[in-house]
Amino acid sequence: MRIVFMGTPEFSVPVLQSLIASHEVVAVYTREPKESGRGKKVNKTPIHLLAESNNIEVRHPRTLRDKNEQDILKSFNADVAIVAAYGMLLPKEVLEMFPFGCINVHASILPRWRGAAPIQRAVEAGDEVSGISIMQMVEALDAGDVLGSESVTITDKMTGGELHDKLSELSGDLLLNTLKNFDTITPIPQDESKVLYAKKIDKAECLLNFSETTDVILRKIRAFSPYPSMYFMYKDERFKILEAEGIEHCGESNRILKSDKELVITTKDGAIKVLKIQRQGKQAMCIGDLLRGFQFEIGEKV
RNA sequence: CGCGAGGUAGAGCAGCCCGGUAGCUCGUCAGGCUCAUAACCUGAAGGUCGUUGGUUCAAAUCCUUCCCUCGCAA
Repeated sequence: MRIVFMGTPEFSVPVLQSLIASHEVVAVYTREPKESGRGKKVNKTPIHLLAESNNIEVRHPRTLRDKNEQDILKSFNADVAIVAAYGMLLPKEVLEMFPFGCINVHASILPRWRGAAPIQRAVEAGDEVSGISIMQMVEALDAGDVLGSESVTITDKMTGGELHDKLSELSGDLLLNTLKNFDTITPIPQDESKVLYAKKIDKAECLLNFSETTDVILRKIRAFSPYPSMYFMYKDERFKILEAEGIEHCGESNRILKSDKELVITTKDGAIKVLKIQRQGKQAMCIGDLLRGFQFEIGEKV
């Protein structure tokens, strides 16, 4: 098939790679390069770089509502547009432009977790299952009929980052299969009564609140590890917790309980033992390493 | 030139403000103690203090070049 691909972050890279390997990708749409990273460097998106290295035409319009852009898009004469974490909503004109329409790869089992951060929200909520859904796009956000899906078990220790990578790897094959069997697939409408939205992650929610229960805290740490990471402040320094486990304890919350060979911080209903930590300005490291040269004061409030 | 922190033995850190050729915790190696040990004791090895140039009698410490890492912000 002649395909126009639309995507932006690391997540969609394996999808595009799969498409390049088995189809004719005639153009790639991504978000425009923007100032990001330290300094004020203008960085191209991961998808942009991949497309360039495969000599595929890259376009990064600010909007697809523009008539000229729509004409250009149409001129590629593609059979279908594959969208994976593009980061922009497609107007009706685009959705109806291709013979096979626009097909989206979404990182959840729809209708659960429509929206921006399905992977992290699934881990945060304590879901036991996550997955990839392929759907026919419609005007409403992530509301189209499902063409195919594949689930993944979220294990006890799995972090958001690990689930992200796993789903990302899966999506290529699932998409190729879906495209191959497109004619015989019966689209399944989503059950509107089970819709749940995965709201965008706000930096403010990444500041740890040790007044919450151990369970909630551990889930958030796992969900947001390694990015953006839950953190706490200690003497004006930021410490990201990348990995932790719960332990039994009775007593006041928000306190540093131990800081010799391990770091233990009390919560509402117990305590957590920090296993992997990243001090501001430093690389992530095992807690033992940090404590060899850095001491937290016992009893200090965090 | 977006803001900021940092690069010191295998690891994590201190020392830098108030210049005088390096220290802590741990690891490693050797020996000792012990029924035994991630315990304890003794000893040892291991560092061009990121790189360049400068100031000085003397620089990890002050000034400068470049490289790298990381936090914020996007």
